[in-house]
Amino acid sequence: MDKKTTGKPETHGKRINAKRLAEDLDVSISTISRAFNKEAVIAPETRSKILDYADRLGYRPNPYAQSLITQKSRIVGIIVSHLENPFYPEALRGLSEALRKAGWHLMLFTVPFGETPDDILPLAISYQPEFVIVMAVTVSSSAQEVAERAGTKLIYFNRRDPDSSTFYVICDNAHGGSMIADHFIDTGCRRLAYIAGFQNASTTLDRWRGFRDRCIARGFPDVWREEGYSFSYEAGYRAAISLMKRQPRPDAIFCASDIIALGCIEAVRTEFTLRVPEDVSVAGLDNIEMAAWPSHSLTTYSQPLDKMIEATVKLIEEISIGAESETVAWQIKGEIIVRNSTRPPPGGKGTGTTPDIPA
Amino acid sequence: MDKKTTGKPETHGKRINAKRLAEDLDVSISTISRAFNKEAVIAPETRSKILDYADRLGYRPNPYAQSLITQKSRIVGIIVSHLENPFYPEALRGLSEALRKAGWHLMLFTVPFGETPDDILPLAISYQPEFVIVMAVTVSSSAQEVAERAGTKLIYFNRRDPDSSTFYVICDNAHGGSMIADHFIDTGCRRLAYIAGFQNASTTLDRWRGFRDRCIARGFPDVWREEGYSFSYEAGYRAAISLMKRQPRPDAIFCASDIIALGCIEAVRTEFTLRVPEDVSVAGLDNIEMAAWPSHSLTTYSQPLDKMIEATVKLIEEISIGAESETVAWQIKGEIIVRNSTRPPPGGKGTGTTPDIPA
DNA sequence: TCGTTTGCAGCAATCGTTTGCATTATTTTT
DNA sequence: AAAAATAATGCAAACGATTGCTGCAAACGA
Repeated sequence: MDKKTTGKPETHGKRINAKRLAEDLDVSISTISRAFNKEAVIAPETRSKILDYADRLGYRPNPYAQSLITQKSRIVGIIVSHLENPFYPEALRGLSEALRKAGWHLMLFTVPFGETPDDILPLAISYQPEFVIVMAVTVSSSAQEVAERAGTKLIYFNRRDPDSSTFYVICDNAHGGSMIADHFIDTGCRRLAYIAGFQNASTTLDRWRGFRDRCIARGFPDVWREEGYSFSYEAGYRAAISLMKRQPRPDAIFCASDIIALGCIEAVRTEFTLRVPEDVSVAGLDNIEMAAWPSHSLTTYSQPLDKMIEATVKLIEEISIGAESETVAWQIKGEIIVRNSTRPPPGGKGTGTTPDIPA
Repeated sequence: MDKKTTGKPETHGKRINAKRLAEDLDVSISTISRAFNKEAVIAPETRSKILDYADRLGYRPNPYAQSLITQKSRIVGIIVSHLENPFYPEALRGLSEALRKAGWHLMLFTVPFGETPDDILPLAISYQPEFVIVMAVTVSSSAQEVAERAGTKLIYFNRRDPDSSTFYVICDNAHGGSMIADHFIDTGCRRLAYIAGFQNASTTLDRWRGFRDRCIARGFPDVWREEGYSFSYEAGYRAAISLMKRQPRPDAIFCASDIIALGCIEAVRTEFTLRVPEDVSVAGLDNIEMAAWPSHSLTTYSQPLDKMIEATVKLIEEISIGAESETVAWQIKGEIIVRNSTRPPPGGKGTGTTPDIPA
């Protein structure tokens, strides 16, 4: 690169703003503004003249001034509590990209250990985002009220709150539970168990409900339930230990999330030197990337992340333009992904679906 | 909760702003402003009167107006390219919390597959954050210039750029490489190999340099290097396969990151039915949480994440208050964490450090 | 030719703060 | 008691945009 011999317009020392452009181009500030606004009426040649010059100067309209006058920030806050569960980074990445494409900026708030999303909400609201997505399992019902007072819309991602009318986007967790139940029973498992996550999380409840109801419906009313108290590897590890100590032992365990399932499998193998799936079938729910790794090859029910993200962005866009969206809640079905952590069907041969070995 | 019978001050329908408070309390807008500014001179009783009332009304100074007038946003942008590598969620979480404690807001930008951080930078800059942290391995040297033009300071996290004077915070990767080399050699490994990540990432290079130089220094000049082309499980899996096909086989593999190492171990076990560490020692670098899982029990060199984060925040704070920090770069040593993916020392017994089995 | 429509651009008010300076009230000094 | 110093508050000019309304040409129709 040459040493700055490009015939750049003089900087005057002044900061570049609309006024500066206006003076240089001999138009009014309004016209500058209109050049950047797609909808505004302005002569095409004036617009391009302005945009070209703006480009040369590296000018962009000041977002703070814009937010101030329009009362819109194009900012979405997101509160995430458990980034250590790989599902959340995956969701976060997807949301981030989708929102960016739709012209939104994403402000991130993580929930420190020992605090709740409710503690963080006031902070998240303080920057006056138009929306706050709560991607966390436990939120109190009063959150909605807090947000409302600040003029911020709340959206729950991967959780629902029966007590409030907050928008939410989730996968059909009960359906997931029932699909896993079917799979267990179809493959000959008879002593069925469930490892729960956070006790009062809607995901824990719905997955349990779907699983248990289906088991009962198919004639296996004695479903064990072991508390994990959190959605984590350690939770799965611990819960599996106490579950496997029972007599008789369960021969199929449905875990409230993939990461729990991985901990569960590990405990079964290390602590009891039993085999998965020969001695125990283990299934999760999420379909995180790791589930496909050969070492885990976890049977699971996939969260339809892409669709959930799409729905979230759609929701935001609709509310944003004032269309009081009739759909305030999205519940989307996923699908069962059969891998090698559950026994093959009686007559069938080996793997059910793709083994997902890296190419 | 009662049905809104709390004696709230009337809303007037008007939006609540400093003017509203000023009128209600019969003071000037300036005084309102000063009540919220720690440094400002104001009578203590006036301040508390204002703050109390503001609390009742739920008033908070408008951040956009503040940013507009002060020319400071208290926003830090962060560009992350590989959230699928668990190291980054961990780092992201830490940075998020530390920055929040220091009073900064974090704006997140993920880099979509197929794009580079450079493509995202203009967008990240468009919201005029005071700083942008680039937590990505590959950035062009021109990024610095782009940011500077917008008045934004760039900080590299976990990468350095020899060609530019950008601030950076990294761990002592070369030291990490050399520690692993020592460990391999001390435990009797002789046929040493390295699996690289992104080819031109500083992390790939520095880790390789430290490892190879140490091997050479200790009398093992023939160190193999296999390209992984990325920091991922799949990369490790693939690279391990071609590495293990060589004759003679390596008996120790240092992987440029933990996630590569996990893929590597898996390939060694599944594709060659060899044992780790009996047949091959495998070590990584990062010390992600998963490395401690019993199923992996990965020997690794820890990135001193807490210290790196602390340094980053310190850097930001210093630059922010105008103190032209003399330390423009931080390189922090980590430590080797010996687990069970590498052979035990000749005379020693079993595990070196804690096995990290979940409690 | 003249009145009317149409297309563009400018004026000026507005968003909600911060902050240097002026002003007033209070206390201290002489 | 008057003068001087100090403390607390108010005034008003920014910051950098958006947008309803007005004004002015040029184009149009009769």
